[in-house]
Amino acid sequence: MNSFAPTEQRLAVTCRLQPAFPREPAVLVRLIKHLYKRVHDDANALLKPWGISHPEYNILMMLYGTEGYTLNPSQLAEAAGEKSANITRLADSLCEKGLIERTASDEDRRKVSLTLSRQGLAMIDDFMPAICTLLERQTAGLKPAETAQLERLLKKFLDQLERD
Amino acid sequence: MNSFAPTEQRLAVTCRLQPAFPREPAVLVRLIKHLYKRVHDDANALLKPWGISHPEYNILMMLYGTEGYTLNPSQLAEAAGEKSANITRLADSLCEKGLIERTASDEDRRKVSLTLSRQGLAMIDDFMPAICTLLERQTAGLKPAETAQLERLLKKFLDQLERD
DNA sequence: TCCATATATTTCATATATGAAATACATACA
DNA sequence: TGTATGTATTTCATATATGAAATATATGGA
Repeated sequence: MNSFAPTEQRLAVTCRLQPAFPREPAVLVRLIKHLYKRVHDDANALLKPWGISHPEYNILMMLYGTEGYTLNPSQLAEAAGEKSANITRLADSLCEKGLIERTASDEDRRKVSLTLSRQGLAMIDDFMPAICTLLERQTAGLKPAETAQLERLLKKFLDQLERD
Repeated sequence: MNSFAPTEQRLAVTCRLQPAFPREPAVLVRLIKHLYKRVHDDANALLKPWGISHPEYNILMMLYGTEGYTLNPSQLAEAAGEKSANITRLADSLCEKGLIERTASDEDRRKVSLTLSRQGLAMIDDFMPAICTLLERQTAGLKPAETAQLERLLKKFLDQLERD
């Protein structure tokens, strides 16, 4: 019996009381929320010794996965799934810690470039083993075929959410 | 091409730079985050006319799905996926709006009962059609078999996250 | 009874995130 | 050129969420 069972039970009651209430979508949405909270909390706990949060980690990793380790705030907002006002704040925090650098773009002077610093790179190398272990453990219960299937279905779900 | 493609591309780069970095778990975790943000934002936008947030909605619905429309804060924390300190705040807000009532338990005087009020019930009936429409639309891209499969896999994923 | 320990909830200071307005620059075109 | 419109980012006030400590009650022995 997992932590989701009581939630599921309550959704079943709702379906009885409200015949139009669609069980499957409601269950999926609630599962997504439970999963997100858990993943978020676990990552925050793991990263605490490095003094960064999960959203800050995501920003570092999106820069890391980019040619030249550089992105604009707006690209970062999309890649990391954050609002642009939040990117400003997170970037401020990462700058103060010396993990990224903020420079003005000269092709387009409205734009700003956020670049991983030497220290940021070093920190990624440092926490990478722990991150890899966490990620492996989080999906240890799924067979490779299941993982692939789950990825496919989640993408399809996201596609639908983003339609209009 | 959806909003997730750039993120996925960056994870692929990370896999090249860090051979130990496990692609599949990282992609799943990132997908969960993107999905959650979207679902959360959409629900907040839909509920705005009723003056409640997505977390507040979740609390109302968990009470609605319970015998006697009543739960303790700690049960609510688990059901709604919120921390208990947050339940206090959300319950305060819902009380002020007259949607729930807070009463002391007399079997165990540490406990508090949160009960859906007549007004809370009426509000649920009022927003229910819009919520049903949103939920249907969110999963319109998935076939019934896919939805069922997705539910199964997400539960398995959550089970694993909650192990240890 | 008394005490140690555990559970339920709240408080409070602080951290995190948001929308809307403000700022600055770019682009198109009359 | 001048002006309207669009895009990129930040600012700021406010909303939302958290951890850790505080409060109150319960429970199980010694």
